[in-house]
Amino acid sequence: MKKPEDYLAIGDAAKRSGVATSTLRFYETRGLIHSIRVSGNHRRYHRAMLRRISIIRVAQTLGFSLREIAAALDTLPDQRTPTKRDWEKLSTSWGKQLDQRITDLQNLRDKLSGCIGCGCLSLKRCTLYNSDDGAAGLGAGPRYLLGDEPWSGPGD
Amino acid sequence: MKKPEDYLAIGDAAKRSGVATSTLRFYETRGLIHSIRVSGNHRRYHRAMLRRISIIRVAQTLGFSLREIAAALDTLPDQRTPTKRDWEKLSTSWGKQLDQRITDLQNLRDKLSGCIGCGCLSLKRCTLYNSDDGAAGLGAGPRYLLGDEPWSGPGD
DNA sequence: ATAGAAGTTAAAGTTAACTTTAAGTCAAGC
DNA sequence: GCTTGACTTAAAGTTAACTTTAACTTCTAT
Repeated sequence: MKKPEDYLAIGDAAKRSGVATSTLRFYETRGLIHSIRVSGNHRRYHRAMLRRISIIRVAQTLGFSLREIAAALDTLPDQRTPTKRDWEKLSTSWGKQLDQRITDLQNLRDKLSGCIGCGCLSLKRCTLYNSDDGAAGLGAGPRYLLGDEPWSGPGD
Repeated sequence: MKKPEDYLAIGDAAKRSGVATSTLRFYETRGLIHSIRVSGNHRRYHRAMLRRISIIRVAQTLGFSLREIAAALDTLPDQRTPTKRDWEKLSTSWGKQLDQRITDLQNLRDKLSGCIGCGCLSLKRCTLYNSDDGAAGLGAGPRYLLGDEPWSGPGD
């Protein structure tokens, strides 16, 4: 069942998946993908990994972190090529999360609209200030650092 | 016009704005805010800075990077409290960018929907694979590193 | 006058997602 | 037999947005 032709060297896997070899090694340290070793300690990736790699990349485009992706992939079989059903479950779940992010952004957008004309940046009760929705974290950079200190309001 | 009461020590500015003193110093190195120095080399922030700091925080919630925020703030007066008109211009521009991000996300969502049932992760021409829309960069982490290598397709 | 709170700077640490570099191993072709 | 190309690991570098630490200095109140 598992013929040698089913396995790719890291360089070939890189070419076929479109990601750098260093990235593949990195993904492996993060448990996102797996390999077997052959003589000389060289890695060999099963062809099924190619699809796994593709899924990872798609998920990143959708805005998920590697940590989240790893968690999602843990629900998939490692060595078996994910079935249509597997992918359906994953993508449905991701779709819901995407919807949530869109909703969050729209809420923020509404709040901003309400604030555009009013000059309310001077007000203590500006909805934008006191909004604690999950929308923070959508931008770039490490959001986990933000909000460490409780936000006591602008006081102006 | 500029009375001493108009100036705050860094600790007071931190308390009133809700951000840590270290953050204020950091923002200053990035040119986001400014201060004057009094005896003993201590910083003093003009009260107008409080509003500037608030704007920075709001913009971050909206998902903008400090670099983008700095650029936007450069269109504002430094020492003068931003007027309602100033804020209107800023927030309008930010609103448009928010709209764009929402649109991008929705496009992505549509593509995902189209792919949920079809099992197309196995296809070379899956729209999700070959989507090069600006939606990448909405997630966490440094997206500038992604896409360095041209994406030659999954090949599976 | 002196303790303690608050300030100052420079440098290093943190997280994510990788890349780059250094130094060495292996296999294949000529 | 030897060069070349592909591989391996471990460690350090990169960016963003801060925080933490170290080593001092200064202000404030008693």
